[in-house]
Amino acid sequence: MPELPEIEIVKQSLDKKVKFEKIKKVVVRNRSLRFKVPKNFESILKNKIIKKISRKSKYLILHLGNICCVIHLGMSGTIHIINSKNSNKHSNTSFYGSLNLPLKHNHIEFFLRNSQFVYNDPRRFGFFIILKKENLLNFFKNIGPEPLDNQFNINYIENYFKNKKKNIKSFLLDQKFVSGIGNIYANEILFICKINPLQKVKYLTKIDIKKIRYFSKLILNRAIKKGGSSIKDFKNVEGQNGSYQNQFKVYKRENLKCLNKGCTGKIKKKFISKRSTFFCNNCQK
DNA sequence: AAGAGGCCCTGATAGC
DNA sequence: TGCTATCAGGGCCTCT
Repeated sequence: MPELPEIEIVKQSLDKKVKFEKIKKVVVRNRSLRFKVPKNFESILKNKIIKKISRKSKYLILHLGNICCVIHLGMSGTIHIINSKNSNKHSNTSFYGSLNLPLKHNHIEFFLRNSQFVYNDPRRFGFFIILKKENLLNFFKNIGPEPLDNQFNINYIENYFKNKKKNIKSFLLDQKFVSGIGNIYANEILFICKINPLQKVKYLTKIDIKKIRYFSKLILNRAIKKGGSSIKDFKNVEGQNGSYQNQFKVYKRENLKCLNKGCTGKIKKKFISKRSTFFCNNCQK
């Protein structure tokens, strides 16, 4: 699912639903996530209290006192909080069973006081890692600033682009350069900037760089306001969709009319570094 | 150091 | 209906 806005939505709902809860029991049904869930995972987490929930780019962090649990949702991970008292509540979608949960791929489950925290991930590209609190900074040492951080400023971007040969689309997806943007938002950001995704970064002007900084932040904040984007898998912890997908200007709009006023162009699709890229080759010169 | 490519995995969809 | 191929919101690893 997960780009920064979607993870932020999850973080906000976890804040409301599981903050200060004690993990009374841990069940791991499938240890083969991106990183193997260790044998002692359950015993380490048992009886820990979720003191704080935070987010760093596309990662969620459960702060559990002297340790923390870093969670990444990969491509298809979702977190569901189900209320034990309402567990008989009926759901009307075929995807969800009577517990308002997906029927398959519920790999990790935390039993809390009156609810359950369930991690579902069909493709298993996500992970749960336990770290000592003091190792958290080191874990993120190769992750660049978020578009929402002040460090993601004109100087930083200009310096980073010096002597680089790749195109701008690849850099927006490069988490060392800027973290939190994924394929959907990279497409949308470049469209609103009117910058061609294939443009080599060393040829970008200062104005281009200012636009990239400004619109990266704007698009992500807009998406957060809309509850994120739901393409296939993304749901918030209550199983509801976000709505930013209704505002997409280019993503999955191949062959459709460009939405910029006065532009008669059509949206094109191209693969850049094996990722589908959508753009108007009339506006995005 | 920077960049290209392979790979991890399941499921939805398209085409025959 | 059923097969096969392709693609999907990510990122790690290896090789050059």
